Amino acid sequence: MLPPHQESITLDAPRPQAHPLIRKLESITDLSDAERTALMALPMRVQQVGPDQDIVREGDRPSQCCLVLEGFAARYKLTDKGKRQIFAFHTPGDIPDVLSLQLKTMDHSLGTLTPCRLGFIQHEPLRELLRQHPRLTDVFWRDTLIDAAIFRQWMIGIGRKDAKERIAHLFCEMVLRLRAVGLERNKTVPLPLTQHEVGDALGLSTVHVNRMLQELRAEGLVAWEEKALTVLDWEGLKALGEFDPTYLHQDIRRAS
Amino acid sequence: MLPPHQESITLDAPRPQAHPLIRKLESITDLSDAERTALMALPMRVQQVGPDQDIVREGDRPSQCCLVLEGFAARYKLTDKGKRQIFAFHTPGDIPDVLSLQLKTMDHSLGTLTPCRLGFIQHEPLRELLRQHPRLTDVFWRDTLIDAAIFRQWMIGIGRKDAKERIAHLFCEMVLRLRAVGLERNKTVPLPLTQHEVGDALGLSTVHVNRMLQELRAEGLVAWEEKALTVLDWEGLKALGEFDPTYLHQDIRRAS
DNA sequence: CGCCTATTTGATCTGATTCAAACAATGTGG
DNA sequence: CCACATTGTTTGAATCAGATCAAATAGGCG
Repeated sequence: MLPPHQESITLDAPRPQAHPLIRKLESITDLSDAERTALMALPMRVQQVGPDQDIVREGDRPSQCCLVLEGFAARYKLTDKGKRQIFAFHTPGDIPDVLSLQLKTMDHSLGTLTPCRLGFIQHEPLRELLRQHPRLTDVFWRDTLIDAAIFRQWMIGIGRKDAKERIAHLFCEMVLRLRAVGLERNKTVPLPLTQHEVGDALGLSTVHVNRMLQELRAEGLVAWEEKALTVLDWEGLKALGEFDPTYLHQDIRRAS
Repeated sequence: MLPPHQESITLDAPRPQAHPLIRKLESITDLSDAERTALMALPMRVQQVGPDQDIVREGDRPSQCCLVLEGFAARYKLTDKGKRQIFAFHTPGDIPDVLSLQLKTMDHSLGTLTPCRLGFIQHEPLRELLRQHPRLTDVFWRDTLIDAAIFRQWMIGIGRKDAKERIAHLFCEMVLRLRAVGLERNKTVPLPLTQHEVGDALGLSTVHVNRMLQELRAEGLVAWEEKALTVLDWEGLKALGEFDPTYLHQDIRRAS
């Protein structure tokens, strides 16, 4: 038997080229071989993009969708008074702007947070794929529903929880989501966000995020260094954030 | 030419039995005759329900969806500490729990606010309908996307706007949504909510909602009496709430 | 009339913001 | 290799929007 850190090294080895989109979709549903194959065959223009770049802006009428292959992106909107509300953090496997397939005009913007590798997929071939595989429409619809469930959960936080609870809840969510796409190593997930960005997501000022983080650390719940989040006390964090994972609907019995 | 109030009287006459669901869907997309017919043919159990009754609860695994025919309903969730966050107000034509078609377990509850006439539709016939008319799946998906857009807009409010702005924005939204399903008469829409419910939706205390409403009234922006909301200064209300209707995606050129 | 629910008012308290500035880490060009 | 700019984090103090607590008023209705 190898010592623990050895095991983790084998885990560190890159997975057998799992297409991030497939990995993501399989975290919320089952796919047939035919569906997997068809998804892999989608024509996609891959592009490397720097940090803090807008991909689509409010008011745009895109003719393509964007698949996150690597890196973190966010959807957001700016207030007239210049305040920013981040609605969602997006990680590899997500298509943050699927909605452009059904809604002509973007009602918010999408931008990178870190450098990202992005895959751009034209609407037309994607629509054709969904026509050929109606069950995949259900899968994307399902994904949209989960997306909305996450919004609802954030709303509870912003509307009815205090700052520390919100942050704890966000951490729980990000761990589960990143674990689902295979990015967790030893209770640690990549979380390359600034405190400012967390504040913009949770409706808090940077200063207050900072102070609450210090308390979370002092209470031994988490460590967040080097753009990576380590959960030290999962039960404690869950309890503090009142986290119940039902809303992520990851109810798939995975081969693991 | 008839005087203005006479015209409005003709508008007051009940519309030619428009099925609320069809009316709602046509406010966000076009339907073919075949699709309309198929929708009307859906088997539906109609039931009258009193106010403040739960229809489905968090944790339930429904085998049917609920269509609001008359009255107001809301989706909500309770905090461990007993606080309530309302996510959405639902009006005639809405199917607040379509999500149960794709997600087994309810992650929140749905209840009536006023007495309601509800239509219950079993999942199976609905699924069959969508198989027969794949374009209708797109329509429901589109509706889910708009639902999510409304959540995002509420998030901006709760996270980044002050109390008065939030209320103003909510009022603008409700006017447009109720107008879209034909419930507006002379700048007035039914809005049978309590101040408490508005507070639970916007993350505010009842007391504060009350005070801000007084200011909105004093500024001559709205009147809200007898469970009906009258907008006295649309431009002013829009400006205060920073309301931009794009997110409702009612971009249908209507015969009106 | 009396009960219940909703709205309103008043006084007080507090979580979080704002403003301001120091500090740390990283990167850049000379 | 260092001065310097840049971006993110941390600390402190003052302030405020909105919560909370408590109680009065106003409607509806059996």
